[in-house]
Amino acid sequence: MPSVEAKDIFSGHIKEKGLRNTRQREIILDAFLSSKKHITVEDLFNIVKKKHPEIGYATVHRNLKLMCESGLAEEIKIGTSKAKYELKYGHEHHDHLICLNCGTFIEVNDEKIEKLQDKLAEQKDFQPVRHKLEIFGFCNKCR
Amino acid sequence: MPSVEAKDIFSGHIKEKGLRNTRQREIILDAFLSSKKHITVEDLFNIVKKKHPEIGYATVHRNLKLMCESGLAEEIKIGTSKAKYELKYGHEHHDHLICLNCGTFIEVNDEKIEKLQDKLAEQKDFQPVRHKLEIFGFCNKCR
DNA sequence: GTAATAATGATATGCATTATCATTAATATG
DNA sequence: CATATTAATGATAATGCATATCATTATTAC
Ligand SMILES: [Mn+2]
Ligand SMILES: [Mn+2]
Ligand SMILES: [Zn+2]
Ligand SMILES: [Zn+2]
Repeated sequence: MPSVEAKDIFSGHIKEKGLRNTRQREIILDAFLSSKKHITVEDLFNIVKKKHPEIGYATVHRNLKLMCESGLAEEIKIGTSKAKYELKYGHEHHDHLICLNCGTFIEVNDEKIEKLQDKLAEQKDFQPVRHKLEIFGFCNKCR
Repeated sequence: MPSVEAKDIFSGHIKEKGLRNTRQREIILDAFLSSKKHITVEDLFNIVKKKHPEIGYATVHRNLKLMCESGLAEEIKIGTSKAKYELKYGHEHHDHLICLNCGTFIEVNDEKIEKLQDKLAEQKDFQPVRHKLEIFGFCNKCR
């Protein structure tokens, strides 16, 4: 059951920007909120298509972008692979360990590393806004 | 003057793989070694083209890939922008602070962060191979 | 209900990267 | 040196993904 708050984040953003609510938005939003993590546009499109074959790829794409804009979702790009989207709202910031063999994502967060990053930036007279830490290697199954 | 050692890294790799030395390789290699950091295929192609208009884009691309394979160069991909290449041989591992306004790269390295990353991976029963840390924000000029 | 205009869906375009292929050229061998 | 082998080249095509276009449809304000 998709969280009401999460949906409010999105509809709030829609309202603020003077955009409109549509049947498709609702369907795509619900599908995203019910989906597993790290979903691609194509993944979500295929899920939506099952019950709603009339909804187009472009609309799924546009609405995922809009979800990111609203702060509800976040886009993840690893190397050259296609963009993945995950729920941001209600999820703490985290980084990823990525298995070079099976592609598994492990979500991690280390407060010390985060602090040291800020310190490092400060040393370089640099104002940090966001960061991306990806550690590539082999998970326990693929060792 | 390009470093002889750096050139040996490349020619050693060529030899090992049973590949051939060509005029184009030599020209492209020299141009890369003389160039500034964080160069794109197109950048290097344009430099090469000035004196050697007969050399094609694909050849520059292929040879940059080959330089990466040999360990001489490294490919850097930030978001969706085109791949950049930097000299790896003779340069310590480092990460990047990237200005959201002017695109400046600041190279940084923090031994503590590096150690903590390994520790973090170990905690997750993950065998780290390489990592990428990018901190986005504003440099002192763009603050 | 009507007007204004945002959203949609099908498709086209953009753009970086990589693949294809006929031709050229580097290396090995006699 | 002549010749055979095959890697490399250069022009161009194909690929893959993200985004733009545009005619049509649907939402919202009045
Ligand atoms: Mn982090
Ligand atoms: Mn590092
Ligand atoms: Zn794995
Ligand atoms: Zn800057």
